[in-house]
Amino acid sequence: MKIDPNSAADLSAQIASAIRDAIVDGDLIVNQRLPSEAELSEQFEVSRPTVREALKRLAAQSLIRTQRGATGGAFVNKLSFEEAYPQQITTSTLLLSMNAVSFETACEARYALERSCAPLSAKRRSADHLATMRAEIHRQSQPGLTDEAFCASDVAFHRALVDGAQNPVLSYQLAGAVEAMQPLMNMITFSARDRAKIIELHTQLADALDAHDAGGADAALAELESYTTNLAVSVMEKRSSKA
Amino acid sequence: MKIDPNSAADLSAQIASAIRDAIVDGDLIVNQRLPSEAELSEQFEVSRPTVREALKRLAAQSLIRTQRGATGGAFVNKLSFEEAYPQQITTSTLLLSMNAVSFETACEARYALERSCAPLSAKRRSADHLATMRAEIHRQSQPGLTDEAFCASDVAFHRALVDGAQNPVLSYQLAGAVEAMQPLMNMITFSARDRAKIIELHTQLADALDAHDAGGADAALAELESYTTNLAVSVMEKRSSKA
DNA sequence: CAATTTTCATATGTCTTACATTTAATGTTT
DNA sequence: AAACATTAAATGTAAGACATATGAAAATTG
Repeated sequence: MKIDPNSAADLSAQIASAIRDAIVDGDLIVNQRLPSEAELSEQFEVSRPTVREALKRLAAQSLIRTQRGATGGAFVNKLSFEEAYPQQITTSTLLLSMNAVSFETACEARYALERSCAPLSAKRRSADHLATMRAEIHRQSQPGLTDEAFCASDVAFHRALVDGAQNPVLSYQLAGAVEAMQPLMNMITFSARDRAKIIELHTQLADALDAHDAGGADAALAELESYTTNLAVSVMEKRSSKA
Repeated sequence: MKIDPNSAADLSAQIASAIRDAIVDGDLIVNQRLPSEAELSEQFEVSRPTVREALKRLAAQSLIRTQRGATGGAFVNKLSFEEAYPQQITTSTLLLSMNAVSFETACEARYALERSCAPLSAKRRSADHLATMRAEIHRQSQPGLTDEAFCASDVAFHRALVDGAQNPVLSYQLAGAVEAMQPLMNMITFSARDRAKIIELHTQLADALDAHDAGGADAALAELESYTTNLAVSVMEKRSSKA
């Protein structure tokens, strides 16, 4: 673990990079304690604030955690799926909003990914997942629900569907795609009629999973995708004609 | 943007969180300059090193970039897909290695996601994507190729397939899943016979995309998945019986 | 006057030192 | 032996200084 003081990059970035590589390469293993800040500053021949900046960079990526006190220090963190979710969601959300990704593109990606989960979810979903989906459907049918709440419930419904596949890797990857869609969806006004149609398709989807019917689930998702896409298109058109 | 000095969390974490929220909520827009470190330390009533630690946290997530000099400072960064890839790949890789995700689970996720891209890729792939895939197939058939290089080429092949869907959101999400598989795949020894079979299926896949044949592509991927999974199982069995 | 060079102000990058706070281990007293 | 006090080690925070990069304004020059 050495750094080049003549490099263009910041020292703290170089140090963070060196430690990150050590973690990825397995030279530092989970729960292993890193040298203290004072020791690291000696090893890298930099000051303690510089070392601290490097450690904060790693902490921001959940690669390490720090503990104060006598036996404290920086420890290689066991990155859990639960910890990684929010990061993934924040990044995905910003990617969509900052890169002017069209609703169509985001929607296409989301449903493509979801449809890849559907067969697995039809096979493995637990009663719990089904119950969550039914509960969200029920919430969606409540009158007086704001559009934001309707969309949030939609997200929860679809996450239950994805989680039903019982594959943490899929759930992690999908979390970003599904959650990041919400800000885009929030821009849509759902009429009572739209909601009824969506709820109908959600019910169809839940029924299919209930019956372990992969084909039925896929069909419902396909219809949901085209309905959502068309809805977005017509909403955008109305809005632009008014403006 | 205020912080609670009595909170359990570090001040730098709180400050980073406050600024991050401002960015996500759109209160700070792309390329907007943040106040200088000195100004931020006044606003938040903390010292400059603390502010710097907060900014480094944000920089580690590519949410800001900093520039030295007279007109320098910290700017809200336009998060690009290109920038987000490595993060996503690092995180995915660590998630797999630190959570003892089985080869089966990772493989299932990867192929499920890839199969969701296949129909889109069959429709939209460019000549460039096809060329990349053919080139990788050619590389894979070279004798004397190490297992690591074979796996790396496999990853490149599959990324070209995914990119063929021409959906940046899909490419981003899949990058993690596909690349993170490589360390797991590197643990497998591929016999000449295995390689021949895989190359045959890759060719079949490329041919299907060439012919815009979504069904053929899906079939090839399905076969590839089951072949890969069985291969891994038998390799693991051999290894455990030897040990 | 235009082009070039110099100066200068500003901001981040880094170092040094100091003190505060947390925490577990150690020692002391009852 | 148990409760309490002490201590040492580590991170968290602060303050001030200097180094360095950089754009803009000022001075100089052809």
